[in-house]
Amino acid sequence: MSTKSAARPGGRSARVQQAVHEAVRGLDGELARERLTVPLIAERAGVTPSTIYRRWGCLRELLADVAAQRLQPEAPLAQTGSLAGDLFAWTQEYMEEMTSTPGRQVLADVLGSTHQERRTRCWQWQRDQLSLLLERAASRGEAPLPGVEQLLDGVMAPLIYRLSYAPHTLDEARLRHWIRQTLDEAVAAPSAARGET
Amino acid sequence: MSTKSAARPGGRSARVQQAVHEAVRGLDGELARERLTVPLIAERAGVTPSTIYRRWGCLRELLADVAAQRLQPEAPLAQTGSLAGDLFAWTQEYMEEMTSTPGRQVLADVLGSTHQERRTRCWQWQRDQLSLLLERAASRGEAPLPGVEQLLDGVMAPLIYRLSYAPHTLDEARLRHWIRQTLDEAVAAPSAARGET
DNA sequence: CTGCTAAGGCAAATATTTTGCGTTTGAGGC
DNA sequence: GCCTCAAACGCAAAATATTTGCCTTAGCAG
Repeated sequence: MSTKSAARPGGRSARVQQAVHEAVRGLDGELARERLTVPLIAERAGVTPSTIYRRWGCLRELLADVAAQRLQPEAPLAQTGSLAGDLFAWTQEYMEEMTSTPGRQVLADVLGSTHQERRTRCWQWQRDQLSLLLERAASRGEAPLPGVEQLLDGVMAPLIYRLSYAPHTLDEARLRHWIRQTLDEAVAAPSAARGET
Repeated sequence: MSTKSAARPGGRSARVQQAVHEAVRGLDGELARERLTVPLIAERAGVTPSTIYRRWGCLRELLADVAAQRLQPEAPLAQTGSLAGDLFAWTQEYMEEMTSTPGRQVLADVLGSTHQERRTRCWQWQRDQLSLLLERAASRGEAPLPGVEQLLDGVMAPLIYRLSYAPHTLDEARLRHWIRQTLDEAVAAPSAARGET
């Protein structure tokens, strides 16, 4: 579709997309955000502005597209030997990255997109990561385990909520608190009780 | 400062601000979001575009300014007789309002602002509302009560998180679940145990 | 190799944002 | 009430950004 990653993999489309994304990432680091313009990006990427406008619509959507890719997990997830440890390692890194000024910008860019679909995709990635951690824990024989939804609501939600609205209130202690609390709940009320995925 | 509500209350500044805000609210309902432009708003408000640019900087910030006011609580909060009931009444109305397309737009507009300060202010309002509900519960003699932070993390966070990323997963049952769970936690671990405000 | 279509280039036409400068407004001193 | 002063606005020109029509190119399919 419109802003899909690659209409024809390996073709010109893909090359243009990559050049533009790279130009954005490059320029974003070099100059203040308000100086970032489509014509500027186009020049750096070696394309004409109209190409960008036709594919992405506007600067906002282009930035959201680039930012969304940055939210995509690439690191293979640490294996600490326990669900609590894995969770902490992952969310802590996430927090670290997103409390930085550029990190918050990434979050804001994604939220700034008009397309709900894009945000939902990011959410899905987070969900998948958590599922993976749960699977690993299950295969290690850990029990009882919380459901994915419990982890989303109990750990990710407070984290993202505070990142967006009150980043200065975040610290590792809170993170640990949310994780411990969510895991404790799972002990008190086995996850099978609610029909989670 | 720059986008402050009223530099000179009652003066021309205030009149212009009101006219512009009204123009935004009016036009926002009449045409598609992508057709909303500064010159259009200026015309409707009876001012010149440059006035808007000088005061708000850009469309994005103007929209954020208007949206932030909509997030400000105006309804005096229902009094149902119990903390659980008050919480549900308030959050349910909030959810109802924000799951609508225009409501989500309001949230997105606020998140789209460059000024962290604006978002923090919105968060502070939510915090104040919750504090008020807690005070009332306390004066009714309800105990044990959760802390404000518990309510923020346990109820508001999942609500806002899902509103932003996965609004289709929201429903009243979840809301009730979060509220019940958070209140139950307060029973299990008295709030005084953690040094919350 | 040939035809076909999606995507890109180019440049003209529009629309927007920015800026300099003169004018108005309203607060405060007298 | 009158005067002074600075902030905020209006206006219009200049600078930028965005949109659009038309033509060219690239790459897939037969």
